[in-house]
Amino acid sequence: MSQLDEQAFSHIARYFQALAEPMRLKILNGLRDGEKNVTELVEISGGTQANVSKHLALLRDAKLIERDSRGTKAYYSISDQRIYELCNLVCGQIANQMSLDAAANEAFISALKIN
Amino acid sequence: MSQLDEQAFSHIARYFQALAEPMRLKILNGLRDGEKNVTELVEISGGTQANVSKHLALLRDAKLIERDSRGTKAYYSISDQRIYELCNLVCGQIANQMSLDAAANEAFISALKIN
DNA sequence: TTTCTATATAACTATATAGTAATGTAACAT
DNA sequence: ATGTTACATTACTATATAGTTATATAGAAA
Repeated sequence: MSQLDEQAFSHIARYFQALAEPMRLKILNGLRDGEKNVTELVEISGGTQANVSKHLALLRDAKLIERDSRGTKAYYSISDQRIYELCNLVCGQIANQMSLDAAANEAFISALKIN
Repeated sequence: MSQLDEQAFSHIARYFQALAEPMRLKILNGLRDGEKNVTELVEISGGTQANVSKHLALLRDAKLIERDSRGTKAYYSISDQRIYELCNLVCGQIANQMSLDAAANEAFISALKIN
């Protein structure tokens, strides 16, 4: 396995890692319909301000979101809408795996559709 | 945010978590062209037997792979080929983000295309 | 049986990171 | 200048997990 391959796998892994946290998925879901400032994201996510700020910094590091500072507020937005394609693919696979009764399954699938 | 949403985000996060490790991506990549036994995966991945076994158990828990025991060997295979769609989506986004010179960029993109 | 091979697991260490509490900082308002 | 609001950061704790070493188990072969 070449050095480049090693690097490539690490890159991909880091990208998935950024998506591997419920709070971060909530934040990304909150940004689905456009930019929001930190206070709004705190309300939506139900997290604390400090924790949301930390997750936002991490998501920004991973280049999943962008920051726009306006006045005393900081507006965050999704860098690449294809993130939601990823999530929906995963949702499809998870829904596939689940063996719930029909009603529960339908509810779960629609809950999984985060975009 | 409903209880179901919380559960949904956790499910999705756990799925991404399984993909968020270079060694596991190597293993999945090794399974791209069909089932392989543990010894083969150890060789391909360059990991130790114990470590590869642990990652295989985790991937199996996440229902990304399946195990078929034949004689003294254990053959693993991908449960859902759509995993590679996920990886390619990520690869596309990472390649997009990278600002390398043309040659390096091309090499990296092709290295990223793990299927 | 004994032995060998293939795989799994347990115990351990080291590292990463999620969450919290407290503090820092920058822009705006008064 | 002072206060206030919005956000970021630091220091800390707790937990999860990657990797290693050593051991367990199970099937095949002798």
